[in-house]
Amino acid sequence: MPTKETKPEVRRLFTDYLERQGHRKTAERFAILDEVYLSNEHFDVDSLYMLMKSKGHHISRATIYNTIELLMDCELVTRHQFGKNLARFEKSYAYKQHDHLICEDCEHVFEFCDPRIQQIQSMMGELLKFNITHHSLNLYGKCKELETKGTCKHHKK
Amino acid sequence: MPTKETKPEVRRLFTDYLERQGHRKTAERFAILDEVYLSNEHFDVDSLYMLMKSKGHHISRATIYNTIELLMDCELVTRHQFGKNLARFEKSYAYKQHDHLICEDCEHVFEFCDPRIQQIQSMMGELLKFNITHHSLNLYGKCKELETKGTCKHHKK
DNA sequence: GTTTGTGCAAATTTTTTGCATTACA
DNA sequence: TGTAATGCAAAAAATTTGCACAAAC
Repeated sequence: MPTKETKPEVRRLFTDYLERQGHRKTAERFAILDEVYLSNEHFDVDSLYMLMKSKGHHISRATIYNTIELLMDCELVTRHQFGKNLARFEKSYAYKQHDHLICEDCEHVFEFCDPRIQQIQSMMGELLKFNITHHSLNLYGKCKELETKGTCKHHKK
Repeated sequence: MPTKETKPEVRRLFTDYLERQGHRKTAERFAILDEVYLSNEHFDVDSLYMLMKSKGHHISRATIYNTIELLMDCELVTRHQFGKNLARFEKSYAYKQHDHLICEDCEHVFEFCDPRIQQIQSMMGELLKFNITHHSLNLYGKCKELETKGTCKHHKK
């Protein structure tokens, strides 16, 4: 789990990336980086926009989209699609590779890790002559607790 | 590989489903089913709409969305998200479970199958106490041929 | 004859773009 | 000061919805 200590490191990575690419180090970009690294949840652009707005920031959605693009490019943020037509993101620094299990009832997202997925990835790269850069594995289902009791600790309907 | 012989079987499955659910057996629904099972490619709603329009059908996008919903419900069609915010679909009858490898350059989608993914699915279901109904595994990368030669047989730019 | 399903167009939702203004370098 | 980045609002892209009409049952 990344802790608050990682933050100067993350800011440094972003700063270096921006300098390397000849991009400007704007206050907005760092405000967004900070906000993204403050929480451990997956988020979508609109929630982040709303959250930052509620905290008194005056940053447009366009800037958030732009900045997330940069953050993905320097691998500080990862993009996911959990079935809906809404892109979800998460900070990715110091997170070891993991995949997701999505509850189809309460939409809660659990994380897990299995080394076999890396093996499949390398084997398929070999077999199909591909340089595989990344993957996305989502498992979908229902929490057994939810199915039997009709509710679970993550359910909030 | 499903062949043309599967079609009456598929129509039967859809008919039965519609009757079971008390839905009407409209000409539009069967026209869409036929079109979906005519091709082996992944498709999105708009392409299917355009294709059917070009073939002289007079079927609205709303009806296609509606019908695909039904086809997914009776498991004759599967939905995918290959990274973009555009839902892609494919017929799923008589297709054994497979996953996808997406070329980030030409966007060509390859299919593969690895039994380990089923093992991961069951193990994680046990571990996290979930009834996992399905999964989605996408590998992303670049065809080695494309990287070295700058082009490949699937590349069409 | 009911009532569900359809086409159409308008509304929503999510993301992108154009442009005048701001502010980094 | 020159130019990239921002905010805003409009546009685009994908999907959903409301409603009058058509056609299953």
